[in-house]
Amino acid sequence: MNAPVSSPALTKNQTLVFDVLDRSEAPMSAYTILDKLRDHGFRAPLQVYRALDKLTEFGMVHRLESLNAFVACAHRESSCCGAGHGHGTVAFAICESCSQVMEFHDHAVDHRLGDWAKSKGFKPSKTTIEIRGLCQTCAA
Amino acid sequence: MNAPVSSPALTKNQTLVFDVLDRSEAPMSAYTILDKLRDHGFRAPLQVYRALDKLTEFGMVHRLESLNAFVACAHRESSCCGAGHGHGTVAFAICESCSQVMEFHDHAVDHRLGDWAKSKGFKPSKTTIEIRGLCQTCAA
DNA sequence: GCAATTGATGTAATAACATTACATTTCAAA
DNA sequence: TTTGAAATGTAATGTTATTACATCAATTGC
Repeated sequence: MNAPVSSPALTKNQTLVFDVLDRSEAPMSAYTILDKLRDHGFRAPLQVYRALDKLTEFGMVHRLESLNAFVACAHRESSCCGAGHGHGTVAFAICESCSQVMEFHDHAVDHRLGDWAKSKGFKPSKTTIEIRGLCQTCAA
Repeated sequence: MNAPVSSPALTKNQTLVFDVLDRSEAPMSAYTILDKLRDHGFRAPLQVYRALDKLTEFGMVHRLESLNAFVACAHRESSCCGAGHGHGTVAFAICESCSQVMEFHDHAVDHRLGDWAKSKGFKPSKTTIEIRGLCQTCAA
């Protein structure tokens, strides 16, 4: 047991895309990723989008909706709330100055939004929480 | 007193764009709005984007980041938390079947995210909360 | 072994969303 | 009445994402 929850062996393209994202300090757009991978034979956006779709499905990559960009999941195997990836809603704090992204969970927030949904009969499929602003360093 | 908090008289284009959004059941993209306003002399996307920028600034329109689309603010003058627009973070529940959007506040969520930010020294400027899923009717 | 199916890939073209740059107009305040 | 700020008009371009279709590779069932 304790095998990766939802990360089957990655294909070549998925590995390339994940590695680029994982090594990046900042979120990257699909086209920026494409440019980084031209040397590895990537020629078209679809190659990137397809890999991103799968990686997102596996929970290894997150899409930042307010940026139209992507980040590698910051949670390593088996974090706080259950084994590995596949946890509840993830929230992001995005620094508009240095582009650093902090990823976090908040059970209370999850729970509260869940309660709201339940009270309205709304069935959530995906929840986005993104805080834009200035990180401690940049705000100083 | 009790004058609108942040809604100076709208210009012609702002009024046209707001009216289209306000009458719509569903969120609209900038280009959809443009098409609706061709009869009124709109020719270019920028006319729409400029109006949307101002309306968003006034708090009369919200951008749905996960849809790249816009909705008129559902809160009428002087809602629960302070006078009119200009309240805290607004959250959205977006039905992926019928496109209906529910707008709501949750002080507890606001507060919780605010506390997280404070604990990290992060200074929020704008917070996005969007729940995608199925509304009660469509989930049935 | 070998068709049949399924998932991944390659490529081109196009669609959808958004901004830059620059010229012109409007209108209220000095 | 000038003048300065905001709004507008228009064209061109930049950025993000998808559709369509052909090919390739691995697995499965026979």
